[in-house]
Amino acid sequence: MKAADLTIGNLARAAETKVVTVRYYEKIGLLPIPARTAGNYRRYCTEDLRRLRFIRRCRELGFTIDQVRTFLNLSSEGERDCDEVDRTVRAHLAAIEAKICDLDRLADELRRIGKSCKGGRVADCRVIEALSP
Amino acid sequence: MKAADLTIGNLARAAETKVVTVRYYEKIGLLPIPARTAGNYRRYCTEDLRRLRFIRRCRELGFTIDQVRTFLNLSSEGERDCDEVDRTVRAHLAAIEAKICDLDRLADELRRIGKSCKGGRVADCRVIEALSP
DNA sequence: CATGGACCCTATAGCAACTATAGGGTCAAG
DNA sequence: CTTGACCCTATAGTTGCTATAGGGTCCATG
Repeated sequence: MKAADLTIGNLARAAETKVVTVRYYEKIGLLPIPARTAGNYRRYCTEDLRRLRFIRRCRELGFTIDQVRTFLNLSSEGERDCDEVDRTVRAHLAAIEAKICDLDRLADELRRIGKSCKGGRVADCRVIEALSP
Repeated sequence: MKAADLTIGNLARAAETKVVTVRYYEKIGLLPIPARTAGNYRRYCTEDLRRLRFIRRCRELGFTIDQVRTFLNLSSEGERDCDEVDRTVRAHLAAIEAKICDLDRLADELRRIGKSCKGGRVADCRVIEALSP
């Protein structure tokens, strides 16, 4: 089967991204510089779509652009061992677990703070006070 | 007791902030423009420290600068009712609870992905593949 | 053939909330 | 009187996009 011939708009739609974001990824070197049509439009193929979807998925999972870049480089140099990918994933997981803890504590605190509001004037409200350290 | 006389460095330390951040808060109008010494150094009092600590606490709790600004304005106009503060806190709590859900799902996924690494070469590693959509 | 609308192009500026840097001045101790 | 810690201003950089201005292309319909 032939690689499909996509405009930037179709590519963006297919990867649930925005056109400007695609151009941005090209500028920072995450996506290759594409061929152009006679009218100077970018032309993409299904391989580009695969790559873009990979990027978006990593971003959704919370990896930074730099981490995504590392993944992409590693996956194109098949000889290097995958420890780095694994380490990145593990470190990221640990960071997320820590963040969940923080947010849990924070939510508890906000629930407590919310309870101290009885309505009425700010002067009588404990919320601001509860926010004070 | 008299209001202490603080340099920007001491103020920052006392509120566990950075000096540049204090100046930034001044520039965006969160902190009042302070008096200056003969040598053109900023001079702060304990009231400023209280205010800065309040700001930092709100920021730690994840409120935006704009929300903090609202809190500060409301608390200085004691007649207005506290519905707005209360609504902000509740909305923020809901947002945080949603974020916790997201992160929980994400952590599960990363744990799954992490398991697919058996070591060895990237070419044999399932992590990158697992990241692909 | 013209025209309208959907799409594409570049370049630049803006967002949050800081942080870093350059290039200086002030102040207290030794 | 010099050293080093602190302070000053002003500007640019960070991350990951998003928005805007000011244009060009493409294609279908009148």
